[in-house]
Amino acid sequence: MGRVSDARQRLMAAILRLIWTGSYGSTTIDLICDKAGVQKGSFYYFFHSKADLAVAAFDADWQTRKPQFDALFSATVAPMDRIRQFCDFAYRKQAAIKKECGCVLGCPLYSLGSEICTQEQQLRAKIQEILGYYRMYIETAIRDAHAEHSIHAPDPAEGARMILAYYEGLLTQARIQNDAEVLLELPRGVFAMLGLQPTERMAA
Amino acid sequence: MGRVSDARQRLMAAILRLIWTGSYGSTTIDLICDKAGVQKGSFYYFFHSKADLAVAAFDADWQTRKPQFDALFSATVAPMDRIRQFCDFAYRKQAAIKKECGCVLGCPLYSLGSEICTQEQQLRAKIQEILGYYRMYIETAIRDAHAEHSIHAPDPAEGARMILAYYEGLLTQARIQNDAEVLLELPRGVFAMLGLQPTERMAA
DNA sequence: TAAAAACTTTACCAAACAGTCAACTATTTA
DNA sequence: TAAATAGTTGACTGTTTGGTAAAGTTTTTA
Repeated sequence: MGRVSDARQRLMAAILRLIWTGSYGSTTIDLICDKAGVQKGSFYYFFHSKADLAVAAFDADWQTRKPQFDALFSATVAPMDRIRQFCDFAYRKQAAIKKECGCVLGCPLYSLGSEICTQEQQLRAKIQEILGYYRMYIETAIRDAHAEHSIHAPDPAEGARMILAYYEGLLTQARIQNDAEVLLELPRGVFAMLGLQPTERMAA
Repeated sequence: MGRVSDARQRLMAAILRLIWTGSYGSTTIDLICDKAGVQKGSFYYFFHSKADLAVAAFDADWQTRKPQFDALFSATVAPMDRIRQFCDFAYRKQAAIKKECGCVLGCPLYSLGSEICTQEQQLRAKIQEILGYYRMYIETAIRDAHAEHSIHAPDPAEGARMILAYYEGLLTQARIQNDAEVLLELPRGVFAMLGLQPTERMAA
């Protein structure tokens, strides 16, 4: 009952874009409202702070991206192919963004996490939560790859942490350099971390 | 001639600390002046903007840290030991900071670079310059290690890029998680990237 | 010792900012 | 159709912010 509105969604979409293309600090509430086409009064009707909106936005955004991850890391796909797809997906996504808006934007979770982690505890917790999901997909893929003897990885959890750190590090590098091509070496680095020699990488 | 002052240095030290412990966006000129014990008028006597100060500060900071890097990566040290020392140094430094101020702060170059790269071009260029130096040390160490057959690394430049991305990614992870222990796996990850099997790593 | 150079101080301005509020409007449902 | 519900509006407040300017202070050197 009562009036309905998608202002809440528009605000979440706006803050995500602004944080991704710029930073949390440069994203003011006035700017968010402007991009969302929402008055400030309405902003405070839905959220009580920028941090509050950001938490909601990242949560909702993950919900929409989760199916994509589930598909990429589907158990129906050979384990090492899941990882290959994941690397490939990262490259294609960043290259597409660069075409669209002229900038490689990297991973907002890492940029934002690094920016606010000493200041916004709730937001930091949400980011860690989502990064934790990322890690789980990788960990499962490694465990399956080990089980089918594609690789030797007795500690899938450690392997997943390593790969995630490298993946995010390289995305950040791509953002700082504004160059998506950096990501082309992602599969090589990942396979090296999994102890595969270059010649074995095709077969795995 | 005329009066002398170390206000310039105090301003540079202040902005470095504030960016490191917080973020660029949360570091206002008033706050910098406050921490440096300098009036705003003096700030604008020395610098014409926050970005200008940040560029000068990171440049000066690198000059003071360079000797440390030169020593860590000294040609008198066995190539693989240079890399080991570098990993060890990173862990000890972050652990010390955590003890000192309660927070793992990671690498300010990466945090800041990721935060401002779409907005402050001069600062971004300075950060890229310094990250380029980091890469050179690693690249040289890999080349030397390859030459003495400690490892097989026909493309030292690529190896260095990979290791730097992983290193920075893991530092960022440590910052976001506020946990220096994460960095203990740095040597294992680095050696895996260099194609060393666990058993070979001691000898190398 | 006078004057020039190097730096400091304080008060100030205008813009941007976060946050509030009461009145208003659209939609639902009883 | 009336009343309750859900959302909107825009003007308003006080504070923080970046930036300026003019007068003052300390040091050097000619």
